[in-house]
Amino acid sequence: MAQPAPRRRDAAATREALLQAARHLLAERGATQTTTRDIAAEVGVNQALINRYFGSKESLFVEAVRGGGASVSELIATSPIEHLPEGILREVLDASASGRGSSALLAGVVNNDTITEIIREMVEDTFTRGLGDRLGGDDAGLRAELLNALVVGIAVMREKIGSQALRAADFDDLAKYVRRMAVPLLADD
Amino acid sequence: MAQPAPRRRDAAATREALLQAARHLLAERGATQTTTRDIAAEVGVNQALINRYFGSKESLFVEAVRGGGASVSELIATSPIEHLPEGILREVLDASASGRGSSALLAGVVNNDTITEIIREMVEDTFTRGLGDRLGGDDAGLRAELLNALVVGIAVMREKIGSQALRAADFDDLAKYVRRMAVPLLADD
DNA sequence: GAGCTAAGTCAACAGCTGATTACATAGACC
DNA sequence: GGTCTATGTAATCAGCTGTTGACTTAGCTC
Repeated sequence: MAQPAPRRRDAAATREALLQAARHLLAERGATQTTTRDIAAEVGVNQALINRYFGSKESLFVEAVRGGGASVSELIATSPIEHLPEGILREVLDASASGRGSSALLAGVVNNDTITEIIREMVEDTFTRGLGDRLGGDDAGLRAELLNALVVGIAVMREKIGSQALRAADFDDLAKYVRRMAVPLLADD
Repeated sequence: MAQPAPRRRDAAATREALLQAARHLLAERGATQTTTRDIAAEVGVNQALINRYFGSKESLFVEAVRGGGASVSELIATSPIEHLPEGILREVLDASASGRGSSALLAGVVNNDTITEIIREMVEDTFTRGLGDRLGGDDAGLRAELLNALVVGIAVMREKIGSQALRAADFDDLAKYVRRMAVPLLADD
């Protein structure tokens, strides 16, 4: 991967590189199928550094997951509500394609109690409360979580299972249907 | 299937019990976090029987996954289209709650190439073609896969992540919103 | 350039996992 | 009752995994 700092020894840069590799492999394979040796190899360092810098493999994953999801959260706070379905879809699919960790993508991958709990908290902050408060009306939290579930389902079926039509569709087509499905959620009646 | 006499030695019954335990643990923990010893312990037999009856752990999982999904497929073929969103949702959530393997639930759990490929084929048969043909119109396959994605996303967020509002909602509330979201998919304009 | 500290490597560990082999026995058949 | 085979167990193997501690070395300070 790209090594921005040309310095041979740079603890901060190495730490960050390990986090990025962890996010990438976590999204691609999941926690249990990613070994510390895999992560270290992607960065080009020795696996022992993971324990030196993070204490354990799980702590590395926890920190890697905590770093994700911020962009969706910001989008929900700032974007006009009618643009949210398309915006969230784009953000999640982009995060998935570029290998960045996203709570939505990880949802389909993780089977670790600690990481699952972190994702649950992030979803609650971002959707149940964050989007729910903006939506208002009956079942605001439920409606917000349903929008999240739709986008998560699309990401999982595209990236993990490889559903044909979902993969073949270009983004605008996909966004068109997502907008239509989301309309009943955005209305607060 | 009929469970005959409580014989102490019954290869067919033992084989079936191993398949059931495999489906249960596969849905609960995923493939990599389920060991042959776990599966055998749930049945109460020695782990060596897995290799005797199925050749390998992976072959057991493949056979276990192939057995699931039939009920959704039948539903799609026989139920009136307007009842499908609620029906599929119920079927997937029931399968998830009872620990039966369902392609939708497994989608959130599996990180094994062979199993993923089987699920992809099942989704294609059941939704892309099965439901797509019934829907007709533009993007029929895509619209069918989007309904699947919605239900999969709901199942994953409920069972794997534990999203609060999705778990707290009773089925009728959930079904109400799913129906509303699915309306734009069922129409063929 | 000598010395020190942080950054990184190396080798080995203990535990777990899937698989294999040799062995034990229930239960049908004669 | 004796025998034979399918059914099941126990012990073990080889490979992988996360973690650890001892060692090496780059690069700054004086």
